[in-house]
Amino acid sequence: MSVERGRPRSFNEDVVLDAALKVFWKHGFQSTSLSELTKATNLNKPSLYGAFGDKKSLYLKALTRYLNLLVESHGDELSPERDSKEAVEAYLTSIARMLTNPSLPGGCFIINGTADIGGTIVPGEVESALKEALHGNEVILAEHLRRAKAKGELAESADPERLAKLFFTLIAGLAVQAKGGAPEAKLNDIIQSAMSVWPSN
Amino acid sequence: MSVERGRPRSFNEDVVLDAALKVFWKHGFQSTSLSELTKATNLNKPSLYGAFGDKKSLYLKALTRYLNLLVESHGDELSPERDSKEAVEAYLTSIARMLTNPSLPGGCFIINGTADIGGTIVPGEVESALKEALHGNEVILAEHLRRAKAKGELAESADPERLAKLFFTLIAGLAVQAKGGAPEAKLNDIIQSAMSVWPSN
DNA sequence: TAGATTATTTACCGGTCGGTACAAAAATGT
DNA sequence: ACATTTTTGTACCGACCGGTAAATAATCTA
Repeated sequence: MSVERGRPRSFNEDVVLDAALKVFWKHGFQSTSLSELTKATNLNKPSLYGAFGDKKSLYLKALTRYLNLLVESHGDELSPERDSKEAVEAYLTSIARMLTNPSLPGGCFIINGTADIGGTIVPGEVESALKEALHGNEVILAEHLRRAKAKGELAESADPERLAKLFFTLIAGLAVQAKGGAPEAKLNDIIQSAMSVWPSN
Repeated sequence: MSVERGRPRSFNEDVVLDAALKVFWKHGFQSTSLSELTKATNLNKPSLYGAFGDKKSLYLKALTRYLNLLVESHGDELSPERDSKEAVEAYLTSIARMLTNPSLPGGCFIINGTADIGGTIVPGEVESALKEALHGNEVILAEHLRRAKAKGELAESADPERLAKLFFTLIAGLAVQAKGGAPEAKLNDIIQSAMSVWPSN
């Protein structure tokens, strides 16, 4: 249990990670250059490498930070206490607000990143991490919908997994719309019409 | 009206454009290198530049070729003769097949490209061309739905423009799912559940 | 104070980027 | 045959890429 030795870091790791996250969020893995990262973080390359490893490692750390951010921002909306349908609508609305928040890079980090994969350029670890993150969101929605069915707030005939896939596809589409310049109001309008898929008893 | 002079081209422009389209489709504008393009087209750089201009011009020409391909592939599905709801379902199914066609680069050229925009890296012309292409698809859907309403195959209370936005958002989401590895069957499953948003009379 | 340890800075590495100058090659016209 | 026009291949440009070696600076222990 000794105190840390050597020269102390001149930066807060989370602050740097947030800055790196925003750059990757905006440009994706491949199109983000180290010089952009050093400019955004006010660190030079050896410091970045020393603290976070290479570009791929930094991206993966930024991704997990983004996942935490998602839970912080929208996690409460799917709380089991409230009405299930209202919860989903609030969840989607909360996501729409983030997707179009002008102080954020625009769209969804994961969904932006998913569009980049497939070539030989993006490392396999990045690709699989993104796919896992996509799947994770579907799982969260499916859990919520299973609870909804158990509470009787979803029709007996409804298939929670099926419906979760649909809602998640909608989220992905909203993210694309946001990236394409759609304002928050348009996304909310789409969400309103989409809620008609909810099979009530 | 004279015959063309000078050394004739050793390649067919459309064949080359198709090859370039596939590379851009797979990697996006920024992540596609000229060396990949020369390899895929079997042309060297001066030939590419002479025939199509710089990378940005080539990308824009590939984009218009992709738009033509879309019309060829799915245009007939929204024909006014058939039942409107079935037409939309067939349209979505046809798109789902393309999105997952293993002999194509995966996903949708336009939607993949949309995820890349926003930074200073992608030229403004590319960004606006992509946004316009996105909007064009919404317009086509809206026209179909207006016809559907006129034919009495869509509820009087329905708003064609609103519904078009929703269906297009769904398409964008399907494209992301495809890029994330979802098989055609999963996309068709999602389409099936999504058709419940159709407001019949 | 001296040595150990870690972080920062500068400068650099080979490689690739988008783009082009130049000349050889292949077709045309007269 | 010969000049003209256009395409092709080679070889190259400056700039930037991701990543690192080496020296310096800041803090610890002893």
